[in-house]
Amino acid sequence: MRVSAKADYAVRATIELAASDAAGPVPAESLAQAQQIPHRFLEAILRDLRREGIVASRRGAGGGYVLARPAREVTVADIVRAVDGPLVFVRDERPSDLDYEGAASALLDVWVALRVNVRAVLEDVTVADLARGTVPDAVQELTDAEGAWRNP
Amino acid sequence: MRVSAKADYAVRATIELAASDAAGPVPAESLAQAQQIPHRFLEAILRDLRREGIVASRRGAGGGYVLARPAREVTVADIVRAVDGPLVFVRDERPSDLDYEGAASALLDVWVALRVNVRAVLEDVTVADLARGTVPDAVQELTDAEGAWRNP
DNA sequence: AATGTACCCTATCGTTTTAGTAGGGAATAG
DNA sequence: CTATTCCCTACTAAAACGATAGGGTACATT
Repeated sequence: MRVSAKADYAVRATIELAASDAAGPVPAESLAQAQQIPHRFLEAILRDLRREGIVASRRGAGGGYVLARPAREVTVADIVRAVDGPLVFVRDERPSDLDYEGAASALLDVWVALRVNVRAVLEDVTVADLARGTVPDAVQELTDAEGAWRNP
Repeated sequence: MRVSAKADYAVRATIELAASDAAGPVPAESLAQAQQIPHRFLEAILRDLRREGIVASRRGAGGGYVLARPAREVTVADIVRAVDGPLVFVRDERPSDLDYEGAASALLDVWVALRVNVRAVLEDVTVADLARGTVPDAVQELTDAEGAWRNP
């Protein structure tokens, strides 16, 4: 259950975009420096985000990237899906495409429930929240839970 | 956010073990056939489970594997951790080891909340539940939610 | 003691994914 | 016309993934 560097970078760059107070587009290079992301790698990521309609770009001098929709309408889930595909998959299949035999049949419910709970977090948090430095109350409550920050 | 084949196989084999009505140990070969898992690969997985104290083994004729603790004390999270390490990690680090700068600082809360919600499912379901063909009520409620089985 | 069963350990292997890098082309502002 | 900035394709090194192979070790039965 790993979150890839690509997904992490993509979210950070998008937050940076949303938080930017520049009137016009922000160049990839600025985003890269602000978030310590390799510049060329970030450009590849931004291209994915553009294909998915999350950012828009403008070329040439004074060009760069802007959000393609209001920050409050872009969720972390949207970004992760844009760069990494489905949020949760088991052996390269979506949970609901799986098919278990014999004693393991109830396992399907576990993976589906897992996906529900993953969505509950990632689809609830928007880039507007993060740019403001907050998360929705429901998510905040999760991080306040006993042991949330404990490691193993 | 992928669940590896290894983790999936490990859980299925453990369920099969718990559901087995054999008095003694069950050979890896039987588990492999029951769940359609490549035999040699499964042996490697069972070795991981043994190292983590989830199963115990006996060699020789009449040998095989048994659960090392009662099925109700083995969670899916235990099994996934035994074969794949930490449940959730971001760029090879545990969420609570991350450190974000600037505008992205609230992102840390997102990954921590994600982990809380992943744990809520995987630490709640035991092998005893699954062998019986059920999941705990709290997990069942998640799978009953609107859209839980819908794909994208 | 011999035999067959079954786990145990190390190594290897082909493919895919991950995390980047490189080169050069195309648009745009000034 | 020139500097800037995005755009597209290709490439690569290293790791992870999903296994497989060979040979060793323990145990029960005969």
